[in-house]
Amino acid sequence: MTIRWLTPEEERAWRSYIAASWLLEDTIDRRLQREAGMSHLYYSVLARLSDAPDRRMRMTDLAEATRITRSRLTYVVSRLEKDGTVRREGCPTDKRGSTAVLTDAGMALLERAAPGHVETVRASVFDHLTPEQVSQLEAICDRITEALQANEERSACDGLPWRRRSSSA
Amino acid sequence: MTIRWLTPEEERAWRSYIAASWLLEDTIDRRLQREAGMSHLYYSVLARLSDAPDRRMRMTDLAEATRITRSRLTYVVSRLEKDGTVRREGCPTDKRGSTAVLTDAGMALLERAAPGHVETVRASVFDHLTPEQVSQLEAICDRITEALQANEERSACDGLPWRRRSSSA
DNA sequence: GATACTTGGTTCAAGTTTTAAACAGTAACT
DNA sequence: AGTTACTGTTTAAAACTTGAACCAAGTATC
Repeated sequence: MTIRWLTPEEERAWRSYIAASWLLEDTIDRRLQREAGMSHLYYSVLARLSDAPDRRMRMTDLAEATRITRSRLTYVVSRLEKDGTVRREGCPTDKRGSTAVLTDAGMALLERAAPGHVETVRASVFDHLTPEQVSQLEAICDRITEALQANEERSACDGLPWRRRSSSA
Repeated sequence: MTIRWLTPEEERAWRSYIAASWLLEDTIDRRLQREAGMSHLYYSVLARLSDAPDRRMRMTDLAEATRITRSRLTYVVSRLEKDGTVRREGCPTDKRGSTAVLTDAGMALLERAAPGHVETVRASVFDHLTPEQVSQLEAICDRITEALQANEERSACDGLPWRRRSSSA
């Protein structure tokens, strides 16, 4: 089959999207670096933990949730541990396992950094969108995520290390 | 002033957006890595060059266009030069200057990788959106970019190395 | 036309991140 | 018991990023 190139409208939308998403990610990173001393990825690991029951998660689950390799997560968590925002604990039910726990200091940092972070998101995004656009954005992004996840199923274990069924604490 | 948190709708949209954009960037990166041997950033530098008149750009302009520091661009272009996709040339009118030129090999690589790249973008995004959604996406992203650029003006030279007026070939 | 100031771009060294391939220990299955 | 699969870490190498220092060339000032 011959290549289906983007239509002019799609092309414009795509360029818009790339420009915005890179610029936005950059802005967020810079602000978090300044105010929390870490990149968006690291911050999101803390944030994910703060959402988890008891603020703790098994490493593999955390890796899957944040969509990074276990190896990479080991590195990230080590750094966070050095910062004192995360602590590791063994897993009672599975002696191989280890559990990342958000410390009080980690929670405090999150709380200290959250206002600035939200402010960035507001000032960059939501302050300039109508309520309709907000729900449009959600719908569009959900379609994209769906598509990508379906795609992942299909090409499962095709180079993605973290394909696995879930387990729990 | 007290913090204006995100409304539940905004919160949902934001999570959707982050999930989609990270997943998408990841997917694109992986595919380009496989088929072009480079990340999205590097690819986009080549792509930007291919759009430029005569397929050449001054380093500073290229840095500004791709929104990275000159230092970082020097590194990127060195790597691309090693790959043979870019060549450096001195600038006749300004002897300090250097110009990055997309080589034929670079153009060939771009042409070889483009179909797969477009296919990723299609399969991840546009095949699942209505024409209305495509234009909504564009509108939304344009608002975001506007906001971020306005914001940049305000905090100009506040840690951003690449603030500068344009120059040309 | 010498002095300073700015700009374009690179270099350098240090630090951070990412990757992939082992690995050790434990669990699970037969 | 013996394999097989899983968890998470280690390791070594590579890739990337940063910021400061730097040089050379342009620009302005007097």
